[in-house]
Amino acid sequence: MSSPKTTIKEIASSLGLSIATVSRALNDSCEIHPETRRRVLAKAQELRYKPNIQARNLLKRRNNMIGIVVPEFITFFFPEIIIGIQEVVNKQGYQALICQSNESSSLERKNVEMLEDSMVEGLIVSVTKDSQNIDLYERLIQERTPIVFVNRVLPQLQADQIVIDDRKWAFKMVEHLIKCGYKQIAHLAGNPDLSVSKERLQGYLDALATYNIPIQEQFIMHVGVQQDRAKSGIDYLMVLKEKPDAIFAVNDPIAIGCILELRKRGLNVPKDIAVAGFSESPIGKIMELTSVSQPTFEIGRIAAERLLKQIENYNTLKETIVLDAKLNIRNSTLPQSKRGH
Amino acid sequence: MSSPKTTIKEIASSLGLSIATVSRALNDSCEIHPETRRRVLAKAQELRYKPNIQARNLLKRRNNMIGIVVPEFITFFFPEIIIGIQEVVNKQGYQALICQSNESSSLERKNVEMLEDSMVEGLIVSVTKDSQNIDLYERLIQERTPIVFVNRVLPQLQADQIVIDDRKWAFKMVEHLIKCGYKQIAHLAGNPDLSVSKERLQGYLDALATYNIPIQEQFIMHVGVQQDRAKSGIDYLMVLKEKPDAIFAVNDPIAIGCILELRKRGLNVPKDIAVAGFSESPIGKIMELTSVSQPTFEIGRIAAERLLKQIENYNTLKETIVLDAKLNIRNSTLPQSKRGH
DNA sequence: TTGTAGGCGTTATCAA
DNA sequence: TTGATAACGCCTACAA
Repeated sequence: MSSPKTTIKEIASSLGLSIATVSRALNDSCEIHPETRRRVLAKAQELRYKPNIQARNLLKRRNNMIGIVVPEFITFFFPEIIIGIQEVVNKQGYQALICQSNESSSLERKNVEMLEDSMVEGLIVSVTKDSQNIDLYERLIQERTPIVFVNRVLPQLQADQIVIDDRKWAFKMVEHLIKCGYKQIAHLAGNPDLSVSKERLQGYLDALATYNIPIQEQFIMHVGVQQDRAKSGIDYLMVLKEKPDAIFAVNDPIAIGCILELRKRGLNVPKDIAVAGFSESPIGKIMELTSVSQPTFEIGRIAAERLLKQIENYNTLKETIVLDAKLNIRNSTLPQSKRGH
Repeated sequence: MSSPKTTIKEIASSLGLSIATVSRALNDSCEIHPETRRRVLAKAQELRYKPNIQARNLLKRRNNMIGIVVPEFITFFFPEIIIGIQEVVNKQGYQALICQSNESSSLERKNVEMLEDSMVEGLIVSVTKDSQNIDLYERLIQERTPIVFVNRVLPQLQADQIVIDDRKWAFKMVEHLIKCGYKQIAHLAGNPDLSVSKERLQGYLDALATYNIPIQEQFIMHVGVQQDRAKSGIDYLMVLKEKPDAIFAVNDPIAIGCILELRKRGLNVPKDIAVAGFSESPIGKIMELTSVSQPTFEIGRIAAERLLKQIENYNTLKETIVLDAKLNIRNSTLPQSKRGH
């Protein structure tokens, strides 16, 4: 790091050898005398030699770095994905540069460009809530940059995408609410351009249709994905003449925001109204929130594996990999019959 | 990334110039004809030229990378510190390699060594719960590696350390409990080798002494810092003949673990027993947990600034910077008189 | 104002 | 088995 580094050149001169020989000894090539290898290794240790990977990288035209761009890493979700990624790539000698776009598409763009400048060998991306940078990713793909999208994806792109079946699990969630006896089910949806928002909304609509429940437009509102956006949803729903008896929120933060906001108004979940989330969070768990848990670590691991595969050989078929999830039923969606009304 | 990169050499030949001239144009040196600069820049754009920073780094013997090692980044605390760090270093053209040791000192060591191999220019570290790698950090400091410790520090080292006054704020917390009328205050301490554990325990002892409350050894137990470690503390405290009426936990996760564990036993916080945490977490806030909030982003920013200063000139005086914090009183430590007994 | 040439620390291809 | 040498892409004296 800071202290002047010793190079193979110094080892060579202090041993009266050529740098080529030293290099060979260090890379334990077979074409070297065992005795000289021993001397070189000893000297290297003595001089605390550390190879300069920058030089090596320059020569090999790589740097063993990948970039990760996520909307945020304050809550558990993306951190867990990142850990899954690191597990895989570190083992292969890769380091990850991790950026968060703070849900801003312009910062997302800056991050990607920074990572390009750093010459990372590939990218794993989860896009921001407004999905504004399609042109950027189209360029990267056209330039044959290895790239994998996770969770928040851009289905229109020809790229590896790692997701769960949001539509199916949203369906199951709403189906669960219906079977619990709820009839007026509202949906607080996420940002309309976000893949997961669209899918989950679709799942909600599917379920209502399947169970012959008329769709009520006024029960659907796009609020966003961040907890502080829940208030506007509650504000809206709670002044409808006909109020919902259950809310399916696009994710746990919104669901939690709802519960807190309802609490402020003296309303109890699930006594007065049921609430369901998505992408189970630790807070939600503590609050007894029914939710869908995603295999976060696995998402990360598989994304990393796909990316390494692309780096090795870009000409592999790009695919959307759909992982399994799980519906976890808790108190926030107690069946009507058990709510003690 | 993947597609063959264009180099200054190609720009030079396609323009009939020497690479030196091209280089000068690109780095807008003053000693160049405005017209040739224009031509070069145009050509560079046309050929989508991107400088190879590896080559540049090799030449300048730096790589504009720093390393960050934290015990975990699943909860909000370290992520916020990391964001603070990135804010500062990104602005200066640095990238951060972020590693988490998962509270394992051997992984911490591996991480640091990986970062050394990556030739980062400096490190920002928060050590794992058992603080086992002092020898490692002594070596780094002896080799004059720029390094800054945050939050979980090693006071015995001659290095920049960014902290809050854990002892003082623990004192204030316990003082608050005393003033609320609590008399049997237990402390669930963190791992005994951890700087923050020691300081907070000391603050607890200080407060009892100041208010002439006899210290009861059986009210102090080292449980650790992770939520699942709280159970053992409650198990222990709840079988004492004389039970505590308040618990000061080393941090929010332990406090939250306590509340959940107490809840399981049908005990209510604060009705039956008060609980206080430390390093305010979002979950704690929702659970109305009294806690001390730390200026996480600021910790990160200041750590980054100190590190950059060290990188610029290692011979600056190393110091311990103590930032301010805040005691946030909530329902979990309601005054005895208001608990409605 | 521009070109030539040397070097950053390695690896790899030749000869020796 | 070893040594000289040419890259890798860029910057920067120095010379022209």
